[in-house]
Amino acid sequence: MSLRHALLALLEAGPLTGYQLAKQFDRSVAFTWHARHSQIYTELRRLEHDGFVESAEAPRGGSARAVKRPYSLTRDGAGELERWVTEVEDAAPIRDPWHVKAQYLEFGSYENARRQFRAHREQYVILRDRYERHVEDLRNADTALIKRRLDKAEPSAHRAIVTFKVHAYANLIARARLEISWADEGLSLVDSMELADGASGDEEPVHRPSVQ
Amino acid sequence: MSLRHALLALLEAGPLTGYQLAKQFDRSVAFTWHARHSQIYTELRRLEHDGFVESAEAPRGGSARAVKRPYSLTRDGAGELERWVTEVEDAAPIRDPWHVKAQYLEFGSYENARRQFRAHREQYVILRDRYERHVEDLRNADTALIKRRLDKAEPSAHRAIVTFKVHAYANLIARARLEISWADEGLSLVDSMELADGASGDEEPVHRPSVQ
DNA sequence: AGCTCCATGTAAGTCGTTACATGATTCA
DNA sequence: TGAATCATGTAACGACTTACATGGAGCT
Repeated sequence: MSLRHALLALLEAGPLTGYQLAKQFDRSVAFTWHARHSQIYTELRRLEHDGFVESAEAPRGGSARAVKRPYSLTRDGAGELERWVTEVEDAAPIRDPWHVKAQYLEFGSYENARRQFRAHREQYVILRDRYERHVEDLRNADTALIKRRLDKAEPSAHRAIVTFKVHAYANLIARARLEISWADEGLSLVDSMELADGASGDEEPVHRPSVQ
Repeated sequence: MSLRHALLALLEAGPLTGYQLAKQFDRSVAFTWHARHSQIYTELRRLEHDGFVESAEAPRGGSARAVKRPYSLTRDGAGELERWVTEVEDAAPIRDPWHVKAQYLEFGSYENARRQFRAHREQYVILRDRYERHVEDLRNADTALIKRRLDKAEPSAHRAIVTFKVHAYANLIARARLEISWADEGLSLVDSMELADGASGDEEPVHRPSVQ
């Protein structure tokens, strides 16, 4: 149920159409919660049905034929947001395809294990850089979203609004760094195992999966 | 699609019934991939339909009425396992309810933020301890599963089998520690913000979510 | 006789993905 | 005139959850 609340949180900064919301989403919440545009549109309709947001039909462009639909938060939606933030969540069920595979790399060659660790490393280098850029923007209050939020909020709340977000991203950055150095350790681990085994560079599985 | 491959990997160590599989699962793969028993049963049927495992009906207990169904890996299943381990996965879509909330803690009171960080901390203390116990068992080859796997594999592969698993869990432990110290940082962050704001101990939201 | 564990599922529903479908506006 | 972007969705399917359903075996 995080999608709904993420959307409510975005709308708390002011009305947005589904499309704008989806784009804002990709630039902020998507770092912690991935969602497709199609899902955002359907969730918005559900939120409207539940009374947490309301929408209007607005003209788009000069001619009157094209239409867009700005959504805004209702009083109930604001209440739901407040309730949600007070609620303590259960630990999220862990579901990590890469770590499942990492447990069973012996079914492939050492060279394959290296490929896997390198790919993992590259993915997290990209994420780390993206997070770092974003946290920089947050610190400088330099995104459309954070500007809208600060504009709307009492100045006394500005520090908290920025600080909580920066702290959340600090965690993501630290996590990305962890994955990178862990992948590096994996790489040297593979090297040392291969050396100890006397094998070298071939593509034979370390332990070929077999029946029975 | 990690569930299927996790099940295949478990069966590579030898035949197991759905129930045994579910229990082994909870004690190993579940640390990286959560699944309910009901889902495991249905996935096993699907794997059988796809030809990756096969099952037999075996009597259970003395009387012949009760039945259990041991599954075993087929040649195709072993091949699929080998293919899977060679395949490089895309980065998993991020979906983390807690970090979504952590970005918006200003909608609650400072005291609430503390509650949230404390709950987060406690969850990861439990996980850390669980991982640490498990990695100890792995290192000592002291779980039913790892014993079966080592029994079956060539001695030359033993080191790799254990090392890859231990390394995977080392990552989970490091991650849990990260979350714990991050929660601690969060707690002192809240204290210092509250102090700077002159507020103290009440349950007023730092920035009450509002409409428009 | 009653409890715990072994054992195997089904059914309904939610959440999310993938692919499709359509068309207007804006700018070069 | 054509490409990029704005804009809003639907349909089918797959993965996962929750709740239900049943009953034997083994032990005290």
